[in-house]
Order: sequence, then C-alpha cells, then structure tokens
Amino acid sequence: MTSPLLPQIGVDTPERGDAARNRRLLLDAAALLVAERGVDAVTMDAVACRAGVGKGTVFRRFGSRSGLMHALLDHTERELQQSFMFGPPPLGPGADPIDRLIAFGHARLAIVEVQGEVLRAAENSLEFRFAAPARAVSVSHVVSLLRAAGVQGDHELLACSLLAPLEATLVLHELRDLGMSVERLGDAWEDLIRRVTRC
Amino acid sequence: MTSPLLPQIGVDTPERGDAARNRRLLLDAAALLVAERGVDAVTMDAVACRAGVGKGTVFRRFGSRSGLMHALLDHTERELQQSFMFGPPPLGPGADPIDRLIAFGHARLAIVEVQGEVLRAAENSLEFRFAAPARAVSVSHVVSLLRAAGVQGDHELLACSLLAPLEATLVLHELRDLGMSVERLGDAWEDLIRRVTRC
DNA sequence: CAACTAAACGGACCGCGGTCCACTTATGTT
DNA sequence: AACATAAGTGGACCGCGGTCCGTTTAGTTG
Repeated sequence: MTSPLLPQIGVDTPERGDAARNRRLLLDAAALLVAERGVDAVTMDAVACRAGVGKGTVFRRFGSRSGLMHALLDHTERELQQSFMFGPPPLGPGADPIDRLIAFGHARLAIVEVQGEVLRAAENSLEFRFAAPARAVSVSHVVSLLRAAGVQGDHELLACSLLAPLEATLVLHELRDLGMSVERLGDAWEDLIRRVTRC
Repeated sequence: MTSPLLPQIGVDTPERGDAARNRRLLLDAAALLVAERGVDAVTMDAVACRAGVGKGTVFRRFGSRSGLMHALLDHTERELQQSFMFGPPPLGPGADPIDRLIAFGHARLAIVEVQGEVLRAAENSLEFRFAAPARAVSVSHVVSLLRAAGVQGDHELLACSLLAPLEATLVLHELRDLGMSVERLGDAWEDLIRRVTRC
C-alpha cells in the first residue's frame, strides 16, 4: 500500500525549471488576486497576465480553473491531513474515534469559514469535487473511524453521506444565506455523528 | 400560512398570450433536445433556434440555463410533492413518519436515476440549488417528519444534512463513477434514517 | 377603430473557460 | 559545443452563458 498522503506532484517526472518557476508565479498571482479583489476576480486571463505568462500556460499547469483553486487550497488540505493522521488528539490518533470524527467535522467547518469562496470555486468541477485525491483521503479516513467506532453497515456510503453536509457550497449557503452560525453547524455535526454512531 | 405547494407561476400577473406560447415552444424544444442529443446539447442558442425565437427570449422566460432545467423538472417535482403530501402510504400521510422518510429518499433516488443529468444541470447554480421553492418544500417536509418521529434537536439543520446525500451530483457520481447500484444507495439511505431517528 | 403603454422580443455584444498548434527552450547525450 | 527531443509556451480562436437596448406587439381604454 502506498502512502495515504496527498501525492507530491511531479515526483516521478520532475518539472522543468521554467515550468516550476511559472507554477510559483501563477500561484502567487492567484493568491494575490484572491486577497485583493476576491475569488471572482481570479479569471484565468487575469492570473496569466499578472504572472506575466500566456493563458495557455495556466491551463497547462492546472488544467482548469477548479484545478487552480484546488492548488491554492493544497497547503491547507495537507495541513488538515497531517493533523488528523499524525497530530494530537482529538483530531489525531489516540482519541476515541467518535471524538475524532466530531473534531474532523469541526476542522472542516473552520476551513470553510475561512476559505469558503475558494473551496466553492474548487468544487465547481466534477473531477475536483469527487475524484480529487484530497477527497479520497477524507473518505477513507472517515471510513476507518467509523469502523474503529464499531459501526456496522456500508461504511463507504455512510462516509459519503456524512461528508456531503460538509461541502463548501452547502455550508456557505447555511452560513451566509440562512444566517446560521458556525457554532450551530458544529453542534449539528456533533449531533449527527452521535446519532449515527449510537448503539 | 400559504399553500405549501409549488407556487403556480404567473397566477397574479398572467402571462401575455405570445409569452405563454413561447414558453411552451421553448420547453418543448428543450425536452426534444434532451431526448435526442442529451443534456449537453441543450445550449441556450440551440433551444432558442429550435423554438424559432431569439436568445433573449429564453433568458427572459427562464432567467438562466439552470432555470430552464428547473422548469423542465417542474412536472416531476410537482408529482413527487403531490405524492408525499396527498398520495398513498408509505410516501403519503398515514404511514409511520420514519417509513415516510425512507420512502421519500427512495423516491428521490428514483428520480435521480431517470432525470439525473437534467437535475445536475439544474443544480449548477446557487439560486436553484438551495433557494428554489422545491427545495424549501423538501426541507420543511423532512423537518415535519423528523418532528413527527419524535426526533429531538436542530430539525432544520438535520434536514439539510439528510438531504445533502440525495443531491443529484453526488448520487450520479456514486452510480456512474463508483459503480454503485440504486438498491445499495437506497439501503444506505434507509440505514442512515434508522440510525438518525433511533432512540 | 385609433391611440397608448407595458410587456415581450431578438440579436448584437461581452467576458470567461477552455482548446490548439506553431514556435521556443531547457536538459541530457555524444 | 553541437545536437536531439521532450517539455513548455503564448496567444489566436471557439462556444457558451448572460446582458443590453432599440424595436415590435398584445391587450386596454375611450
């Protein structure tokens, strides 16, 4: 079994020097645009122009706008992953699996609160919404916690169903449009987990 | 309290004759395009052209592509709504609320199986994904069933969380990409409901 | 029937995501 | 150092969703 960590891109076929430089330029440009003018201002043309490269290069590096957003989130994603795999309880190993599940949801909600817009933009594509490696890691993490908690049943699907209410698009809707607080969402998550894992 | 049914559009300010005629033309054209060449072929230009009207008219009638898709689904949506409000058990009133919840999920899954592509296209916009009247009806239906089942807690959020795994985009992913069967999804739904409503 | 007005119409126009391909360049080999 | 080639590059180009606004028309009023 290979490492469950997010694959380090280009480990086997390393990027050429100029390509790597342009990746950095593009990521910096994109991050700057987000900070200055919001996610909507991050058009592929704008990023390319700001980075001083051609539009084609942006697509070559990131495949799509969602891919670019995903790359922007990569750091945060890895941090979360590190935390629940190797970090301290209750998120990391050592704590009761149910508490870990609850902490996991809280951590995700916190991320959505901060990076919600970017997350939503990243979710706007099928491949990155479900087929992304980060998602696969989350699913298998939840599956293993469910198993560890002694839950019986279709772990795979149960994990998918539990992850669904944490999707950025929905959470943002609840926060912004319905005016719910993160605390309330956190409480509801905890309640949901306790119900599902009870008995 | 007003009728919980989907509002009959244009009841107060009736549509002009030509407008109503064009709406029909457009809906027929769109349905035909879906049947003949799939959802992706339903571009706003194509629909307009096929109906023999201008593009602006399509947008005036339906607001956006998602709106058009939503209109295409309206009939099905109303049917489901009728069924769970006035139809026979287990979907309709009379059955145990938990059984009604389970039946509701099964009904939705069946719809996704048949109209999945159109549903997904309709979900591609924020306003129609969450702010659509049909969704509000579903949410309040689930809320009332949870209440009737004697479930304690944050019904509103619990309903949202339960509805999330029924979203077309996710369900289609599970069916197509992960190769799961509708039966399996149905079983998982039933299991989820039983867990959540237990105790 | 003529005049009036609010509604509907249509298509030119815009910006964005995404593709394509002729051209350039970094890197390893002899 | 010269070469070969795989990788990278850039910008013209495309199609689509969505907007805008000058024009047309349906329904009403006297």
